[in-house]
Amino acid sequence: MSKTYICTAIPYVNGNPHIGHAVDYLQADAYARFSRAIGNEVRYQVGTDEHGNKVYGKAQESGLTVETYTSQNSQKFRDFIEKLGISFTDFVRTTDPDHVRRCQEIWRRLEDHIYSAEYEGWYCEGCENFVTQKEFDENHGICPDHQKPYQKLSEKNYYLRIADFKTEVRRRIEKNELRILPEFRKQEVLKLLADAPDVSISRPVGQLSWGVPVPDDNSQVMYVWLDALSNYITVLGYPDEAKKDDFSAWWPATAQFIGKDILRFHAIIWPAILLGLGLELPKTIVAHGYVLSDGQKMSKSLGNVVDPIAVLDRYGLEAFRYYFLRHVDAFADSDFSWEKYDNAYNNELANDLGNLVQRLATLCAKNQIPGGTLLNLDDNEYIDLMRAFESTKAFNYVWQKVQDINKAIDEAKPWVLAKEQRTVELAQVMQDLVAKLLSVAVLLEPFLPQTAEKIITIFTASEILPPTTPLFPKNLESRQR
RNA sequence: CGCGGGAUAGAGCAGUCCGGUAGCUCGUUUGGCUCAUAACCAAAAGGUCGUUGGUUCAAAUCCAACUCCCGCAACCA
Repeated sequence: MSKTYICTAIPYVNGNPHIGHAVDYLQADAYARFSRAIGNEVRYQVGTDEHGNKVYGKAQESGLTVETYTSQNSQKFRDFIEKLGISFTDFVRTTDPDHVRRCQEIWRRLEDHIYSAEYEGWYCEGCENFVTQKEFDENHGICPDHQKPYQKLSEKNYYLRIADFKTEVRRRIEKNELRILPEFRKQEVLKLLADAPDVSISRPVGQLSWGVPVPDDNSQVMYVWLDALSNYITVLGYPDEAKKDDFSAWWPATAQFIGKDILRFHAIIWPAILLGLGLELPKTIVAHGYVLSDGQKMSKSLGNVVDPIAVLDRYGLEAFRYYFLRHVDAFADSDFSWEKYDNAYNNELANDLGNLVQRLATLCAKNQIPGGTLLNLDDNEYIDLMRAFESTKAFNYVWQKVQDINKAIDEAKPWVLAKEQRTVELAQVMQDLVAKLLSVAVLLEPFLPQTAEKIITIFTASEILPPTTPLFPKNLESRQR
């Protein structure tokens, strides 16, 4: 049995779970479930990123200790992940003492590629933060929040020498040893890589106190990258000697699922860190697009942010998974609107699939057709699509099969056979239809695990009976948005 | 000239690499069926494939120029 390790980006805990996080988890989950179905042993990491000034500030605002605040927020994400039916195996928190300790050891091992230098930039005393040149220009040199001019300030930072790894990272990406999907993003990364600067990986404690202390320099704290990115390996126990065998059994990751906004960090800084440690690079990085709200990017200022919990509450988990795995493309930006969501639920889930289960089960019950047997996943076209991380296409392929069964029922006209008492023929036809639906249920499992389970239960029973309540009930107009 | 993506039926998209009757889903219209959640099945209507020019027997597809949208540019998922 081969081992599959799947990673998702760890969200920053200064806010609530967002639709975008759900896309990470669902895509990774579909892949994880698929991997298990074809006989692999799977480890699937999720977690939370908890250091940094923003979190620290939020904690103070809410009058909580930073430990309490991060614990509460981390738990929110954990609840969310569980609500989505995600089959993760490991949950990592960057404030976890094991992570912190391992992270410091990683820093030590990278020391040959780390140097200290002065960072000079525009600083606002009110914000206690540097701003980019662009921001400085846009605000004409004055902080809009504090009405104070920015000051030129310099501070000591440690830097990771990206230059040491550029050639090798480029080679790995070009040769698809580190595969970046979708293909057009690979081109983007290669362009960015050409003039990627060294990256700052620390801040003075005065600037940033809530973070992992830099080893052997108590005036500095690690900045987000080294801390957060390391989670993918610290969760496996790296670099503890005691965990060595376990780590090498799982690493490198088969796939890392992230949003397009953080691709540059995962495709440049992260590989550089790994090369610096003498480790393998992940096999594939899958960068999905954004979920738009009515065609526009979700933003607080536009007020069009869609709360995933509200979506989840409307029709339940399976409908949520259905929409975000089939109508949100695996790679491109996709749109969400309540109208589309309602359409997908009513016309596709309820009419195509829900109704199919209902009509076929009723036909079986009326004609005393016994349940069928469940076979293993062996559809090569489907397997190829899933292996290529084309989950949307794979799901479409499954749906085509759902529609084909509806068609097959119409063509076979079992109700005519029953009326004419052609019982042998009828039993033959019905058993064939049941077998087809069961094979679809197997293909459906990575996307809609609960629904697949229900279908399997109904159609493998010794006596097939229609579900007492439809799988996807309609007439829900009384429900609130 | 910062980098990249896109423009195809009312909507959302595939097809473009390897030119050859323009396809899918939803919506609309009509017909069929009655096992089923007023569900299912079939058929039809609907497109100058962003613009202009070029190559070719033939261009959504190749080439050139242009227009318009949208992302990204060291902590916004």
